[in-house]
Amino acid sequence: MDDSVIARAVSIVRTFDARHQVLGVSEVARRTNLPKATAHRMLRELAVHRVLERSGSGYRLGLLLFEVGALVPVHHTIAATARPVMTDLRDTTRGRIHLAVLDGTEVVYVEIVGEAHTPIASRVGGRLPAHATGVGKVILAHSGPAAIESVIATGLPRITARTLHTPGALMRELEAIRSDGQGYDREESHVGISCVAAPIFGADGNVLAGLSITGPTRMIDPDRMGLAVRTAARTIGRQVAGS
Amino acid sequence: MDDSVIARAVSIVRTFDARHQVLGVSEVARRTNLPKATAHRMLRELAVHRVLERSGSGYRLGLLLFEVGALVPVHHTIAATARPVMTDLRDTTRGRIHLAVLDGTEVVYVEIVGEAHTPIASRVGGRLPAHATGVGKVILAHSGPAAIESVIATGLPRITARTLHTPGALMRELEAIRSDGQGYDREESHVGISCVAAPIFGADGNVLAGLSITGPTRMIDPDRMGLAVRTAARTIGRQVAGS
DNA sequence: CTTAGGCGTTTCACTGAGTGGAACGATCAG
DNA sequence: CTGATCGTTCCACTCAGTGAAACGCCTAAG
Repeated sequence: MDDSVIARAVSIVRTFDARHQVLGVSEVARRTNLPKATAHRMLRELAVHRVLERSGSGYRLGLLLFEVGALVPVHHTIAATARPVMTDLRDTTRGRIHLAVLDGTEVVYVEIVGEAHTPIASRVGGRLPAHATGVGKVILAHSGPAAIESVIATGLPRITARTLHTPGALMRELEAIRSDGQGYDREESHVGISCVAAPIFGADGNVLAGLSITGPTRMIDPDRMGLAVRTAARTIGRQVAGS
Repeated sequence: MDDSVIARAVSIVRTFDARHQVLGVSEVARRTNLPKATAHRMLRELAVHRVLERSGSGYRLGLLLFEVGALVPVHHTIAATARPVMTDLRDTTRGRIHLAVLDGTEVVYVEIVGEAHTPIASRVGGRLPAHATGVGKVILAHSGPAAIESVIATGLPRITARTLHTPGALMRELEAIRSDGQGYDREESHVGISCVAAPIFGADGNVLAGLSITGPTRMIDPDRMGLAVRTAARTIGRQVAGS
């Protein structure tokens, strides 16, 4: 483990998640493998600086992170620009619209518009393996070889029985996406949930993000929805480039 | 200045804002008053840990902050719960709907639904002095004496010519809000922009947040809009309590 | 072309910021 | 009552972090 103060502070902050919003000193110490006295002292200091805040007998993520998080460029500019178009797409398709970027071998959901169709839903700021998602695959299809190789080298674990889990299958899928101009998730990241996705290109012609219409499999019709998601993606790309 | 590593790291992170999204080593050093070598080393380490990322010849806020920011309880739970009701309120009133919490002497905008009516608009994660905003005043009206005294002790600077700037005027306004059940911003935070606001109470009966319908002064009618914003606030409070 | 200024980056002797084992009091469950 | 766990505090110790100085590169002005 990296022992610098910054590494430890980051490790502490990352210990909080959707299911553990409030944590006490001892639990943080356990989850970060830090001595309890160190965890205690750092928690207190992070609270002084509003990175964390006291909540009952424990700590939780603080307002400063929310304020700073809202300024992160990927959200501050791309998502804000995309939101109206995503809302339009949600209105016409009744799907749940996702905007995601690739980070390493995973996609991070930058903005989501529309109702969740399952109890365990995607979340803004959440992550999934790129190879198992429609948005991830459309981004990979238009990314350089390094990104694809990194994903393959990291492994292609199955999320569901339908997840593409061999390099060959993934490469063929990426080739089909490049040919079709759109991609799909056929229950590869969540049983019963499918999507049709399109890449968003930046002003420099590089792929910037992925946009998808997601919903229960029976309501996702690629033939009907493909042009809509591709058009919306182009619109978003043009607006982001102009901003 | 506080010299701890955590304080310095936080200072660096807070140096980025909406108008300075990408900053180089020397500029960060200047703005934080840190020696250039220290700034350089910390920027690099913050980038290693994804708190920041390289962008061209500079640095910008990184994806980790966006991911963590999305988990901050105030946004993760209250805003997510409130968004559908805020959308409804936006649809019926055509106003810009704000949800804000009090932090110290300022309000932080937790969620905003609807179009901005001015080029320089409120922003999710942004802040304004509580005494100059409708949402801030409705929260203060239902807060304990400590919060009100802190605001008065900090000073009541004018944002516009109409901002309440004396303790007496503020106290009378808070009393009127308690009596009316709703509050207003009559061009006190932004010339030409007004709002009608209502408090959102938590399950424990304490004020949790403020909700407002905002827009150009000529379209904000407290008589017509008061019950709508109060009803929406009650709905949100009940939903947050049940989640 | 030359010079000056500013940038990002690196080095290393120095020291005090940060550390963590140990102890303590409070609380809870058996 | 006993044992386990929690959050909190103390303090001797040491090495993580520091910043002045230097460097090469780039740009703008004269």
